[in-house]
Order: sequence, then C-alpha cells, then structure tokens
Amino acid sequence: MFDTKLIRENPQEFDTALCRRPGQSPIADAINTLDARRREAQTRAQKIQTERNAFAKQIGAAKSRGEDISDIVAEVSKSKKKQARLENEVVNATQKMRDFLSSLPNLPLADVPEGHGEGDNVELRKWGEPRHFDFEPRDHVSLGENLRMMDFETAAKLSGSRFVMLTGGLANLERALANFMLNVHTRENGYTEVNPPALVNDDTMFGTGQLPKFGDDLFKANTGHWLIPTAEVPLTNILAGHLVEADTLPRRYTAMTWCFRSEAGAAGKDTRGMIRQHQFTKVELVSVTTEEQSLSELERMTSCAENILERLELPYRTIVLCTGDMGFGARKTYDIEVWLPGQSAYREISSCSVCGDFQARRMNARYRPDKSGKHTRFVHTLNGSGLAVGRTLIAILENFQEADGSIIIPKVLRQYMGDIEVLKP
RNA sequence: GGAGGAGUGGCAGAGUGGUCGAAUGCGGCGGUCUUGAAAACCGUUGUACCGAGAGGUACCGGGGGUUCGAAUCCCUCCUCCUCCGCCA
Repeated sequence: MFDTKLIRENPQEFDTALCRRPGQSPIADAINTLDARRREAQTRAQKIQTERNAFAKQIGAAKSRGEDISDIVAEVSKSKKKQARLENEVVNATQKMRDFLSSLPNLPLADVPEGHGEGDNVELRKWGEPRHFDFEPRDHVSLGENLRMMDFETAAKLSGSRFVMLTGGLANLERALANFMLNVHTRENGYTEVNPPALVNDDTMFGTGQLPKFGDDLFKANTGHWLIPTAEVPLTNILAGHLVEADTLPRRYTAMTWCFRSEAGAAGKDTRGMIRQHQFTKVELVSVTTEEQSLSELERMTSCAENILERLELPYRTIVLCTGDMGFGARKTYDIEVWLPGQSAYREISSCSVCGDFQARRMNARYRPDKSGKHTRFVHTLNGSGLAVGRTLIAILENFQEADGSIIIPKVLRQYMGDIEVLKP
C-alpha cells in the first residue's frame, strides 16, 4: 500500500516506477482525483462537526445554569441529516481509496532489471561446481521410490495429487534438515525461533498482501481461517498494529512451518515429484528493520540462506528477479537456485525480498526513529526462505546419489540422523 | 459447551452522560543538584487525519444505536481471565 501524499506530490515518478512492472498503466491521476474528493468531503464534514460541538457545549453550559435550552436543541437537530450524508461520503471515499490502493503492487527499486518474465532475470553469482557423474544421474522420484521412502501413491490415496508421504530415512532427513537450518539461524545468525499459528484471519493475510487479490492461491478453512502459504504471513504480522522504539530493531524471526498452496494457476506444471506440492515444509526468515537498514538486511538475509547451501555442499546460483517476475509486495528479490542433476537445471530453493514499508502500511506497524522525536515511521519488512526444506531434500537426493541408488548424507546432517553416513535401498 | 468477570495512553491503573484526549504511578525526554553517577526535586511526554496557517476533527477492544452531547447508556461481534464440564 502506498502513501497518498507521495503520489500527490510525485505523480510522474510514481507512474514511471509502477509501469516498470509489465501490465501496469499510469494510475496517479485517478488516485489523486479520488483523493481530492475524499479530502474535500472530510473538510466539509469536519466543519459541521465543529459547529455542532460548539452548540453541544453551549447547551451543557446553559443547562448547568438552569436556563431553557429548547431553542438551541431545535437548531442543532436540523444539521444532523446533512452531516450524516457528508460523513457517509467520507467513509465511502476512504474505502474506495483503500480498495484501489490495496490492489496495486509495490514499486520496484531502481536497480531492479526491467523485464517480462523468468528469461529477463539476471544471474549475480554462482557457488560450487555441479558434480560430474560417471553414470546417468536419476531424479529424486526415482531415487526416493527406489529407497522405498517416498510414496506418491499412498499420498494420492489419502489426499489426491500434489501430495507426498515420506517414510523412514527420508522422513528423518527432512526433519534433520529443518533442525539444522533452525539451529544455524538461531544460534549463529541472530534469529528468534517462532512456532506460529498456521491458520490466520483475513487481516493477517491482508497485511502481507495475499489478500484481497490472491485468495485463489490459498486454502480456506470452514471457520473462515486461511492456511498460511508461508510463515512470512504470521511472522511479519507479529508487529501489526504496534509502535516500537527504533533501538528494538531489527527484529529477526525464523520459523519452520508447513506451507499450504492451492497451486490454482499451476495446472500441468511440475506434476512429477515433490517440486510443487500443496503442502510442504519451509524454514522462513523474516526481518523487521528501519528504513536505513533494510537494504543491507536484504544482503545479510540472502547470505544466511546461501550459507545453508554451502554447508550442505550443494551448488547454487543467485539471481536478481526482473520487474516482471517479482512478487506483489516486493521492491527487490533475490532468488537462490540449487543445482538439480536429475533435471540438469538450477531450480528455486529460496527467495529473499525487501518490501520497504509496503506491508507495514497495510498492517500499521511503525517505529519511533528517535526517542525525543514526535515523528513515527513505518517499519521496513523483509522475508526469505532459509530454505525450502522439501526442495533441499530433493537436491540432496539428486546431488549425493551413488550408482547403486544409495544416498550419502551430508556431513553436517549426520548428527541429526543417528550418525549414519548413507541411506541404502 | 455452561456460569461469571474484564478490555482505557509505551506499560500499570482511575474515571458511570457535558469543562475528559482522559487523574495518578511507572517508563521516556529535558533540566536543577553533583567531579561524575545514583537518589531527590522541577518541567515535559499519545496517535492519525484535514487545513497555507490559525486552528480543527477523530480515536478509551471492533462495528452499530440512543442523545443536542457517549470512555460512561443500549445492541452486536471479537479477545482475555476465573470456575464447572469435556478433551490432545
């Protein structure tokens, strides 16, 4: 959500920045017209209210002196209807503005490359050498089923398509991964571990930008709750409605949660395997910072995520998303892609975004920049995966496979798996 | 699920129809004293919006209503607490 004052004062700059996203057209004029109407109605309604407040005070004074008040009362009653109409106008105009503004995506930062889709993203760096195999590497489905620890058939019986059931060593491996990631982020990177609700209300989904536009991508419970598509939602909303002191920032939160996505628009995409599921485990990172800190925090967060892959010895590359591939609330996004030998491709395993004050405005989360000052500012929010656990498991299977279908366990994970070194079929 | 109670400023907590945006305490900020600090004392201290400004308007859990006037009365929803029942 945007500051209407900013749009009023810099309509040209606003439109230019917004239109760097493909599919967006200039909108500042329309917003400013709507806004002018709202302010005018508000000013008029306030004027009438001022008069009425004065009358009410007179009545109070007169009454306490024991005077007759019926004349004044009669006069005030007349303005009631007019005021109700004006107030109604203000409420409607405000609501209209809010609806309008809440459907607009965030402005890309100036250094974000312009483009229409995946193809226009820009690679920044690569880490690790994809391993050379002297046999034909298999994909994770083949490996997992061969181990008899990855069962799509039973999952389909229980739930339908896009679900998987892990058993035995792979179930343990997934738990080990999440445990490892959480330990690193909490013990070395300064994040506070949170175990948040996975069902949230409308306001919470609005705060991070899933609503009102993207309800179709979400699962909804019959109580009206929504299932979180990422822990970004509850973690970022922790500070919703709060005013905090600057010296309590940054706040860094991490959580392992299940994530639920309807994958409504992804029919036919990644149907094989556990790349794209309705339910998956993810360790999420969320930072809440000041305006000054948010850009460096993005670099920090991204390196926290990259570091996990390095310790797992998984080759990756880091790209910056172009304006056409960025999410709704982001100003700038780095994707980290892990090498998958089974696909001979780099695939997304983490996405780190800085949202500026976009989400903070939606959820009204502010801070006081300095203690004696009267001004408040909206906090800046960031989120990133640290990492997608299911996809990390896939990467381990495919990168650490042996010719006989066994899987070498990365050294850093062994302590979480009873010190075994290999999973054998 | 049943019966009660409560939601007020950063926090604690008073206020039951008019001069209440709201006592008081804590905390914060500024100052006096002090070599410095602590203590003590004095002062100050909510947010958002409208307005060029003067100034104005709104907000006492959310929404609605009664009234000339609502933190205060009524309706409704939400949240929390206590007791009982049930239960992982």
